[in-house]
Amino acid sequence: MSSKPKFYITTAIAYPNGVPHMGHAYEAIATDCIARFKRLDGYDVRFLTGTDEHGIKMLQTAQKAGLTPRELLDRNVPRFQAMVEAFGLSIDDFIRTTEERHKKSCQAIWEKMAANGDIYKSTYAGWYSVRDEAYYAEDETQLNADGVRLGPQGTPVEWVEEDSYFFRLSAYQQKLLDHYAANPDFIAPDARRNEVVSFVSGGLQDLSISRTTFDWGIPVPGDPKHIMYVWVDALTNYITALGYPDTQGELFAKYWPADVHVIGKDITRFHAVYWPAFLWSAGLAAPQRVFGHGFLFNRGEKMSKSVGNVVDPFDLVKAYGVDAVRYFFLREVSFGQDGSYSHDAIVTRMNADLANDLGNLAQRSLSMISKNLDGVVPEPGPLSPEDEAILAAADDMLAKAREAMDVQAIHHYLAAVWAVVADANRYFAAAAPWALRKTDPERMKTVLWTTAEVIRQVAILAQPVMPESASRMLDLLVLPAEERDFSRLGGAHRLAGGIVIPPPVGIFPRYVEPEGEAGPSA
RNA sequence: GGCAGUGUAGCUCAGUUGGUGAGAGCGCCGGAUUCAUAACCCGGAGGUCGGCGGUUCAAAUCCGCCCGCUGCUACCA
Repeated sequence: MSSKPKFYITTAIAYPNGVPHMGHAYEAIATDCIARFKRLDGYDVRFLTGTDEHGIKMLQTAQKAGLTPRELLDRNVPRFQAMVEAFGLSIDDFIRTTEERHKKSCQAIWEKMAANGDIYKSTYAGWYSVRDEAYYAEDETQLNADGVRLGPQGTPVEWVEEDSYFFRLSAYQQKLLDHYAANPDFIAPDARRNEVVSFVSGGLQDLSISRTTFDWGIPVPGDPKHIMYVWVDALTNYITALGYPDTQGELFAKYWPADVHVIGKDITRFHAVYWPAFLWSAGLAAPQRVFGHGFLFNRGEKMSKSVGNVVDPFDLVKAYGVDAVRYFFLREVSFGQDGSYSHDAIVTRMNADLANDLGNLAQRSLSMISKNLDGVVPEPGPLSPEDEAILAAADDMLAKAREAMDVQAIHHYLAAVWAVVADANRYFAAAAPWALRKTDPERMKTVLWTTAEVIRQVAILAQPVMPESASRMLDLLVLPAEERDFSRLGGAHRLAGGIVIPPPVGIFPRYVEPEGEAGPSA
């Protein structure tokens, strides 16, 4: 048994009635960065993602394409799984809601909620479109000139009442409000929490949680004419993946409740209201935190097929490289707020932060060790106040990074690290080791060692964002694999002198515009 | 309509509980340098801190009003 503290983190499961877009990739990258950070910081991490494969829309999309839902899944889900590879996502499990384990899990939580008296049968009434096989809210419909009420797809709707099971959500209003008050960090960022609190304060109605008008879903136990509707099915994935209903099993016992559900801000309510209520009803604990991230805009415009600015995330990786794409989105966008991206913005970040600042710093300092010291990392002499200052700044990064990551402020963590990179460039220029080569070679050695030590710590801390590039940078320092976690940060494990390092190779090349192209997002 | 946010240099944004001359990155102009990925380093230009009116010895930072933008206001997710 590990004595490490556990950390369970999830993305929302993606709805694969289409192919992945940058929003899916963004959520996954951010969650992966947090997962990797926690692993390096000594946590026993479990990181889950997956696909939400049931529901009316899957059915409709499949029908339009002349496919069965299963065939549609076979076509689309591999694209989401490929995204895991393409973006270097360090997941421990990929859940699909059509799996047998999920059916068992959903039926189990249903029975628990029913046993607790929170599920009852009644009728669900609303404007129903036979052609769309979907219900619409009153304000989504309108009367045409002939007095016929139409749904948003322009199809006629009729008032229908069908049998449905309901979840007694109304019974949980006060408990939810109390929970929000007692756990101010339960919903983040603050704007999202305010919205949820406001919503719940306004009163909660019971929730219709089954349908009989289509069958692409998980059957309700004991009443197979009904399938579970949307959220009972979708949210339960987070515990299915831990082996639910086996709450005594190793996974569930260790990892539940989840530490963070990373989700898009649009589904905050379902995670912050329905989900805890379902869990409590089933006798389980609520997750520690629900974090609603923002949306991405392509050059300030919402991505849409009609505007023609939908960017294939795989194309971005091809154009800029996976690490540059990861870095860009996590550094440029304040995590939790909406963000914007463009070819120019990505190139600017790549060149300024990665090539010019970090890449060039490593290249210029390590190449001096290579050329002037036969590649032998020097032992430092007496440290000057300038050396002490830059080392102190480097030693201080971990505390700042942790403080930021405790609240999922990924951009703050990266800003703190890159502030030290900027400091290190100033330090290096001021110390001018190339001039010391002739005037004071011993002092030059100390400057080069100090710089290499800062690079060591920066590269270790860069691993969660850019796993590939950061490890190649650590390879340049010949740092053993077991010396690359955060326990090696700070002053207790300085870079050892005397080892031979290879001539440096560029880790972060400048982005040069290909002939005749302006990039995939332009 | 109600509730909640937000409006700071060309662009993207920091600015704790009101108090040394309002900051960063990118962009722009100039300088220095050549160890380095034409990179790094130094300096500079540029802002009525949305508008008006208050509180205060003192407000980007508090209060009121106005203008603009955004989100939420349940069963599409």
